[in-house]
Amino acid sequence: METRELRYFVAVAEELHFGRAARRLGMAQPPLSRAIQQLERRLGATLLERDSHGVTLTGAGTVLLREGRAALDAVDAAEQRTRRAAAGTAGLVLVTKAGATGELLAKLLDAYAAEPGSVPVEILLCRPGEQEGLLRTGRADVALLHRPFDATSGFDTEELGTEGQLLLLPAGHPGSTRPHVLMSEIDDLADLPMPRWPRHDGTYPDGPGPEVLDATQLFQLITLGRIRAILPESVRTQLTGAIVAVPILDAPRVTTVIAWPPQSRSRPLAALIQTATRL
Amino acid sequence: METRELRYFVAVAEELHFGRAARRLGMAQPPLSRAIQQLERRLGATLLERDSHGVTLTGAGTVLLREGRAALDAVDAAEQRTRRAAAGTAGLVLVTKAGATGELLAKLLDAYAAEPGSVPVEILLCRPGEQEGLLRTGRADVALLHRPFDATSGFDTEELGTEGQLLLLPAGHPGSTRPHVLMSEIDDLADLPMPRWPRHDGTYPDGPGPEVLDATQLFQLITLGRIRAILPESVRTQLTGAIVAVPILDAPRVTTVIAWPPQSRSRPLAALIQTATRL
DNA sequence: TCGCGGCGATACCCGGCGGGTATCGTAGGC
DNA sequence: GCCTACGATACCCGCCGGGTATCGCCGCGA
Repeated sequence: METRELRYFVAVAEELHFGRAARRLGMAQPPLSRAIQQLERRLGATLLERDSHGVTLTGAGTVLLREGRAALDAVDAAEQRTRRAAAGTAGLVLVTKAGATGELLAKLLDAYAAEPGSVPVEILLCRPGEQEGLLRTGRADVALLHRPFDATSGFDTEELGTEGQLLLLPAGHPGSTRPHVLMSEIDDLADLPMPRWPRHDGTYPDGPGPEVLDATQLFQLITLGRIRAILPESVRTQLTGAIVAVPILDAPRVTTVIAWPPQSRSRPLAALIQTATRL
Repeated sequence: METRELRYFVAVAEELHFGRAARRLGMAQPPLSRAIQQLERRLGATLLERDSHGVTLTGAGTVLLREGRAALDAVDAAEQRTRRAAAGTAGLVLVTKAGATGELLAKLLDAYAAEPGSVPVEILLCRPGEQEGLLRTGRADVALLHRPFDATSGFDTEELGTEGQLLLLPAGHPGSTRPHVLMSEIDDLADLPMPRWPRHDGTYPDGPGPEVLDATQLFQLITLGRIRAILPESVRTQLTGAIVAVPILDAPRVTTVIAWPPQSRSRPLAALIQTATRL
């Protein structure tokens, strides 16, 4: 199977429409149809059920969509990592969510920089959920992730620490005077909605509450009294007077992990990981 | 990058010889040279240093060899899993080392078969070290691996149990009357060599001791009084009277884990894993 | 009921590229 | 100094991936 065929199939499987997929791929529809047919013939499998207006995935098609995406990511990663290796950029690229792990990250970078033989570390800040893709496609060498929010599946990881979570309320909210709360009390205490975060594919789940993309938007909406939120304790350093944080005694603990692609233990990466685990 | 280019590069990088690589790929040498040049131009990277008699990998080339193999495995896996999904083979393929985990495997299969909605499980027995590749290339859905012997990097795993290790000696060997031994005593006790297992690439490390491919060969060589060996306790069930097993009190414990490719939690697979963890 | 619009499939054509053979340039080695 | 082994270059050809035009089918609305 060629990556070209895989790209074509993934496009069609995502659009469920040959015309749109062809436009997305910058080509005409007929060769795309033919390429998919050829792929199906070679695999000996029907991947798509063509109804006269529209297309649906078969079971085999669903498998190939998932596996094909992973394979394309791996090919992409090979290319990116080779490019970076050739550019002689000796540095590491560390990706983390903007706004999270501020203090831990600072400590890690300081400690690593003090190590003999350490290399420059470029920091890549991204939106929640984007880290995984950056790591899988070779744009980054290592990531700080937060279980259970971020998926660590497929990476090698080391735990760096855990923390509790806080209920964030607008200042002046009735619940904001409480010294602490329990998960079961939250719904009664604050009738504000929770924000909705995007899924991995960029769409949002249904429900009440505004859509948010990052921590800045979230803080602003809390400040405006439109939502409540539950976040790890380490956000405390970023809070202003307009937001009150109430510890949640029984919230699931959040584990910060350092994650890297399997089989990619370069010397600088290994040193960074070792430094991190010693913190 | 196309998989064709990757396959070409991997062949050349492994052979370090354009002619041999071309023969292996079933093509002539000139188009191969050209393809590699083109790949280098597109990546903007020198992958190979061409000395007049032979070829060596550059840093970027080393990266692309490692990453490219992983990417090719992923593409291969996508193809295999799609084929199997299309064939309507509802069953799971479980791979494990021939001779290992006999009892645990039997218990697992029995327990899973008793679950409602379980599917047939095909057992694939292979030589040590081969499981990883079968799992990565989609020939198998799930594997039983033994840490620290097998690499689990890149898979999701659950631990199933640990066991100690035994020193295996030919019956009648002076050390075979001992009730137990310590690691530090073994060299003095038995001057027989250890066998040499193949590395992942199929070559053998240097040193004394005969080369072995599987447990059968190993047992035969012990019986013949040519080697000693250290193996997990569960081999006991396979031993004949010609081999004596002495517990090693301080041997590193061997952990049996069930491993599966990340992001591939089909319903039957999830059920099998859950059954395994409950054992 | 018929015409129209939207969809994927088919028919047919063309250019580029992947593959072949023949040959060259160069560097060891006897 | 010539031979040999290796990768690079030159040149050619056929196929295949891409294009345009068109068909067949179905659902829908007048």
